[in-house]
Amino acid sequence: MSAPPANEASPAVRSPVPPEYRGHLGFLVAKARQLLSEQMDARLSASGYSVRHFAVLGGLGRQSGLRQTDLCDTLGIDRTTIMKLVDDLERGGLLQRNRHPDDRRAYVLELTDAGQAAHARMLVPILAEEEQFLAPLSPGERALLQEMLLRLVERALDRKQTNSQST
Amino acid sequence: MSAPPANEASPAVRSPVPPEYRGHLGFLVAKARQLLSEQMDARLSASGYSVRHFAVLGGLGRQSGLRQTDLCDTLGIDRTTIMKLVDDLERGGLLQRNRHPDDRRAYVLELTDAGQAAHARMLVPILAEEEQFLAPLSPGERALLQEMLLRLVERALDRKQTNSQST
DNA sequence: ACTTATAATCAGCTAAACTGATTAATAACT
DNA sequence: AGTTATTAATCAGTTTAGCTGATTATAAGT
Repeated sequence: MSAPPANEASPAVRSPVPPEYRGHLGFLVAKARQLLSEQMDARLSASGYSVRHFAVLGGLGRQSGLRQTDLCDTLGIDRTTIMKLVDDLERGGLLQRNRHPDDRRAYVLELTDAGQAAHARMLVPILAEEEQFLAPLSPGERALLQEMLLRLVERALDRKQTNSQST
Repeated sequence: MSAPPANEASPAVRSPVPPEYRGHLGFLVAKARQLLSEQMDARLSASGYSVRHFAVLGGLGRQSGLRQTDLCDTLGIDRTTIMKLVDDLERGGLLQRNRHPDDRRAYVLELTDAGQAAHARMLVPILAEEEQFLAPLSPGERALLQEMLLRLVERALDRKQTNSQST
């Protein structure tokens, strides 16, 4: 660990986030995501899958009937990348590609029993990391943070949608 | 000279946030970052630079004296990628690589006048996007969100640091 | 029927992260 | 001192993810 060069005054108290970035929402959000997914990936490494795989499983968790393109939209991952993720999961026996009854171009992705079990198993380290990450916040703050993020994301998605409609 | 990826060809993004993901912090943070940086890149596209370039300029804004490795640490970008970003900015005349007085292996990155001007110019669309993104929140909520994110990020960085010390 | 659009796939390209090696300078050790 | 180990920046090579364009089969619109 190298000590910061010139303007070092206090003993060991270095603030990890330099003042230039503290006020920048883009930096804070990007850094939060980076740290969170990095830690989640580390915790999932034993499973052989990544957070992205987990996200795909999670999307299929409740109701099946999803196509690959649905996942592209909600996860914001490219179609070709989704293909590879689904390939991985299918190869591992965690999901199946079944033909869509009403549209035979598309697949209906469905979790296998092994897939449901794997998802449940992966949920444990994921929630543990969430818990640790959110530790600095009170329960009320956590709820508020989540609600605010949801509000921001939904609003931004709305805006994007209406923008692309005018094109 | 990597122009920001514009992602204009995305057809209807109709679904808001499906219920499976609404409770997942990882999803919300990842989505927020994705939307925000995507929009910022779009707004910066005219400048020929990306948010990453902007972030480098921003890190050098106040006090110079930064080495390339310092930027790697704070931005979480790989050394070789930082090199290319600095190459771009140097080629554009926005910063200079000067030899570090006390350590002649390292460079001291310093903004040129053109670099300062470019940074100020880029700040306008960046702040405009921040403003639009945060529109759904009240001023009080914005301040709280930012403070909470900072708290989370600093705590996560602390944890990462102490973990790597035990190695 | 004819045209257009769409779901999944494939092949090729670019950007970014990562690895390992190199060079020069510095730090650490004995 | 002299030897070794680290480190900053670079370069070269590999891998992964995103993007583009094309293909095939199906669907929808006129």
